[in-house]
Amino acid sequence: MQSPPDSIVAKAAGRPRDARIGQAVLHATTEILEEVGYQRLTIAAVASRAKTTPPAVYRRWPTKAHLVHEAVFPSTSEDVLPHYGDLREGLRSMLLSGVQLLSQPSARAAVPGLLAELAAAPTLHADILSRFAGGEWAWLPIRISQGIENGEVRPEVRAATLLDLISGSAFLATAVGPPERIDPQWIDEVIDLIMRGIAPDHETN
Amino acid sequence: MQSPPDSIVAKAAGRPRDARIGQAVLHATTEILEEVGYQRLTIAAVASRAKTTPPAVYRRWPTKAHLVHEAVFPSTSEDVLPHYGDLREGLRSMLLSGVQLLSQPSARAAVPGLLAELAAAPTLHADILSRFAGGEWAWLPIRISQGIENGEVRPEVRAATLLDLISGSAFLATAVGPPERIDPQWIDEVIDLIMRGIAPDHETN
Amino acid sequence: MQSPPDSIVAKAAGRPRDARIGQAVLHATTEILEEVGYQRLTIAAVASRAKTTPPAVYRRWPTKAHLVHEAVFPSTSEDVLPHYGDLREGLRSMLLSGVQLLSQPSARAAVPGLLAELAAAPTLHADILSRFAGGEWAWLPIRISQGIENGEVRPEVRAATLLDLISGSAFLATAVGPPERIDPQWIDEVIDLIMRGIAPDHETN
Amino acid sequence: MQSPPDSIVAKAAGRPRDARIGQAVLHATTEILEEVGYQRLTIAAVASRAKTTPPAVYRRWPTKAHLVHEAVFPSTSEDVLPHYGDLREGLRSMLLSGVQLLSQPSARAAVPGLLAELAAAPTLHADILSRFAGGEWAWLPIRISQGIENGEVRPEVRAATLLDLISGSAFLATAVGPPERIDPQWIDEVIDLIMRGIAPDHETN
DNA sequence: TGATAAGCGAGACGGTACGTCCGGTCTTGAG
DNA sequence: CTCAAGACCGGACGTACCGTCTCGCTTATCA
Repeated sequence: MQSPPDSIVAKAAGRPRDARIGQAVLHATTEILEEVGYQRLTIAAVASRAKTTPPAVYRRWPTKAHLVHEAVFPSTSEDVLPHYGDLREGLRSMLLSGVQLLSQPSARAAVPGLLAELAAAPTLHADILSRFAGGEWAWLPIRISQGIENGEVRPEVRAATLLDLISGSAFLATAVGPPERIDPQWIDEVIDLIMRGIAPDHETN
Repeated sequence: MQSPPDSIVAKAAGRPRDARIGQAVLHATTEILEEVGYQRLTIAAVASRAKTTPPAVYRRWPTKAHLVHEAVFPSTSEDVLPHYGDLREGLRSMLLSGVQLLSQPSARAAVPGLLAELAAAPTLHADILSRFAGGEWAWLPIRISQGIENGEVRPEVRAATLLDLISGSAFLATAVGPPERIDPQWIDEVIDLIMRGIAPDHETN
Repeated sequence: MQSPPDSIVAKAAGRPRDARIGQAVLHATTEILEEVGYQRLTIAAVASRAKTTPPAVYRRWPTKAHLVHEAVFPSTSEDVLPHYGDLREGLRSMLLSGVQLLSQPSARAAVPGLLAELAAAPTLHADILSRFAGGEWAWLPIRISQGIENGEVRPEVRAATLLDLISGSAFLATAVGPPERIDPQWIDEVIDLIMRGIAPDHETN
Repeated sequence: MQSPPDSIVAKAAGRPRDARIGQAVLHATTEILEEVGYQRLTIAAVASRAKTTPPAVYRRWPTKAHLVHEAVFPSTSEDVLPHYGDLREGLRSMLLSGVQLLSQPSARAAVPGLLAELAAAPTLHADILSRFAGGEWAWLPIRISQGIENGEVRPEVRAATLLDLISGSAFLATAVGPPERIDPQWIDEVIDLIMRGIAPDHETN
């Protein structure tokens, strides 16, 4: 997250970091998150569980929020290449991946806390939000304007509003209530409703 | 919120509470909330601003979350009588009131924090969620089944899913990004999309 | 201590005080004093032990100090008539009665506390100090000037200084160290020293 | 007062204490003592005046009594080497230094309170009493037995009793009544009386 | 005889002060 | 420059308890 040790040029004087510590800390973080939640998670507890010390953690992540964020949403950058194909399938994939991401136990524990910190210190904004739906947020506006051109989508539809609906419902559905609520039927229903909502008149998807 | 002790019979032994303290505390709470946010709000600071002391606050609200909740969402119970009339207008009113409620500065500051506490200590669940959209949450399923009967709504539409979409987008739109994003056009757009989404085939609203 | 109900004139409208409460409170006070000391004695504890309530106590004594003072040094006004006879016997009697008064367990527990309150709020000064050695404080200056006249005492001796020595040693001897330290021999020794100290030159008592 | 931990060898792991905090706290303590007295002095107030916090104070002194004691009677250990010379001058110096020590405003404010705590929790006994007259308490018995040998002092005189008289009068004179009472004449008078009191018969000092 | 006034027990309130937890930082000594 | 150990600083906490107040009742005196 910080000081990606520019492996090419400088030699990073002094003792190199023990890579196992970073791994152990991230692992300990998700564990503790699921056990006690975001608020009660402390750096000291994480360090202790990872068999290291707080300063070693602070050297790697400046903030509890940064640590939790990386632990829960690793920068896998496995950003599935956005498919420019079928609109319905694209939207479904967006919603599904969002819901899956937010449904993991550690994410359920972390997201409200992260959101709260984000509200108080908007510095994290960029870092955190940028990954929330991976590269698919970039795909959406492109595909929508495409759809408007070829008559799949009403011209009035704005991608940003659509994103609010999709992300908002994904967030709400995972954040409140039991996770069982979210099943394939729920996904189908939402996508169906949205597809009908954005379709031009006299056309039935 | 607590101890309106059967106002008819018993007389509540002991010195009665100074009603002005409760008022002052609630007022101070919203002020401080807007100034420093949920996380940095402390009971001591609230008490001090209200010219009283922490114990007086703790006597009234067991938790910072309870205090903030009551300060931001007072139990006005001015639950506007849900109108059983026009569906579009009903939905718009729901969304609008939700957005307005969540757009107040104090609510913007409070909601993520409350949500985080709620995730960690689900005791508040009932208390807090129950009021989020007032009596309108009760109105929705009734009106939807009505709509299904008279052909306004597709039979597959479930009120719960609809609620996820409406609440979720309202929450997301107010929680992230600047409040200016939410304007009448945004409301119209969302309602339009939803109305089209729930309408039966071959019918254009 | 307060409101000596001027038994002659007014009849004190309203319900009269329950005399047993006052007694019980005083008794409870000395008990608790010996058990836990002045600082840890609370009005609530006293009231509870006396089977009554704090307000009933506060109605009688405005302050813990007043209560303790009256409990430990009752205004017996059994002020033994000061004898104007033998000087040595008079001084011995003064020292002895002082030491005995201050040696009671309750007094040992109370005096330092009272002294401390007295230092902080000199209002009690008059009330408390006035009784410390009963009427004998009045006797001393008279008997000393008498002694100077008849050659028992050096003319330079001032009664106030003598009082400092006698009271001071009595206080110190009882306040610090175990009570066993103070025995007849100690008394004799102090009196002997003082008698020699105040005697005129070339005279051996 | 505590933990000057074997200043020779070990280096005390962990972050060292900020020495300025200790100084500032002691200074604030004497100030507040003179302003409001012992009882109303609060650790929190001291900490605040010293621009630090209660925990920092509690780390250094376990009790208000310990703190006040060190603030008022610093362990200067400037224990003036006891002079084995002139008896009268030695006693005068004892009395004078005691009176001066106890006459400082902060000492006048502190002593009764300390005494009261000491009565309730005799743990402090050793700590506090030990310094009350510095090394001179050790000098007295030695010099007295010397004096008995060389005929300056009656053989019956015990140093402990003498100490009661000297300390007791010093304490009483400073503790009650205005400080102006204690002037050189008072000192002379007391010393004169004591010197005559301990002298052998037929000898005039 | 009824009105007045004060004392009483019960119990909660308002507020001071407390002592502690703990989050994040810093120092030391070694690698 | 990193690591581990460990103490320190200070923000915030939640509570114990003190003295007060309110209540409803009781007990005397006074009109």
